[in-house]
Amino acid sequence: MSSNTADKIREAAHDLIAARGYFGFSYADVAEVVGIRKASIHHHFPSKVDLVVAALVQYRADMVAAAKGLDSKVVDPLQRLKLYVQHWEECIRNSNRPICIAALLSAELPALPDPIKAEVQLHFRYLAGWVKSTLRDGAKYGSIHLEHSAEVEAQSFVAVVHGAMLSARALGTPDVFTSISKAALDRLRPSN
Amino acid sequence: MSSNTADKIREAAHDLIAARGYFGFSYADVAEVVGIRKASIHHHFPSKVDLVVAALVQYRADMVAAAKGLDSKVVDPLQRLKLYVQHWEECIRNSNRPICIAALLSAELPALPDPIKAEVQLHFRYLAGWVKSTLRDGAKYGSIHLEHSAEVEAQSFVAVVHGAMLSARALGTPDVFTSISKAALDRLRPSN
DNA sequence: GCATCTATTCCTACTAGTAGGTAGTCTAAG
DNA sequence: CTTAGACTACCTACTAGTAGGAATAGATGC
Repeated sequence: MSSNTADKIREAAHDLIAARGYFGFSYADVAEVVGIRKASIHHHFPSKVDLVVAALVQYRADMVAAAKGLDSKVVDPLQRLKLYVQHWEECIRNSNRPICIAALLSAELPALPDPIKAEVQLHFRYLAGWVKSTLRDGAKYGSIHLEHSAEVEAQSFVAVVHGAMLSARALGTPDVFTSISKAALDRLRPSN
Repeated sequence: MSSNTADKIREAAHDLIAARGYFGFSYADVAEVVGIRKASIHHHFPSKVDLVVAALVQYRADMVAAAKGLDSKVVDPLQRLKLYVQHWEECIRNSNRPICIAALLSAELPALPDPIKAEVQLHFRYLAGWVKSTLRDGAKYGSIHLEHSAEVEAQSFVAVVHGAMLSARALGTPDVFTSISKAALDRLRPSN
């Protein structure tokens, strides 16, 4: 029923946020990508805040779905984290949304409108929560060894993945993401 | 001899970049903070790119000086890294430039003018290089145990610190930076 | 079958405000 | 009497957002 123009606009916005951040793109940029006029975007998303919030809501929904998918289809929790990392590695190598938009927006956070701030926070909370429970599952399952509390290990894992995205972007080398994230996964193995 | 207005402008720019990123601040913002008119800034820094590059050059000079200071005054390499992390912890707790501007700008990198890109890259290279040689020194000194290569461990350390800055900003809790960085340092100890 | 009503979607044309940057002037100090 | 540093006044380009009209398509009444 719903036209997919709104979807196209939201996806274009996601791409542009991933490339340039909140202040780095305009309605004109979105209009050019989608192939419609600037004013038409306002019909679907009255304000820029609405558009970015919509992109973040969709982004989180996708993440939740992917996490649930991993939880139900992959037995080994360590393998789930490996697949999570692998997903980002592919995005970075293909230059396809090669960074988490919530992580990117968190950098600009103090300047962002409150509704966007709230969505970014929700993403961080959900992601850290999923990693934490996955780490706990892995400890029980026997494939993961936790040096510190699950909470601290989860926050560290999220941080190192986000930091690795920044380094890969800064240095222009996807390899640096690969080696950092491999090391982060390796460190969770009980054989150490 | 040189007026300190230029310094004030550069410092105001640094603060604003740390708060909002490259596209998130304007000459008008800088003018208001410094207490001069917009046009006067152009006298000292002809373009916004010049201003931001100057801020990054100064930022890196300060980092190099601080690193050399640590190298000469602190015997234990692990302690040097601890002090590096502590510096950022204080910045975050006092909300005083609570994020590395190079890390922040790396998020917006694809949209940044080339001269700024280059400065951001230089920062990442120098920082990773310093951490790497500090890790090697620590391994020789005996206070640091390296699980992987010094290169990978250094990149991981840089990434986790940057990621922790993002998490602290996103969640609004300095504590999360503290616990992540403590865990990162702890992991380097040979007692494990 | 055909006209009409309604809602959706996109358009052109516009607004007020802000962006970075420029031209030219005034002032004070060496 | 030149120069540095600040100013007023302005420019063009772009920002998010608005007003109102044209085209489309689906449902309804006769």
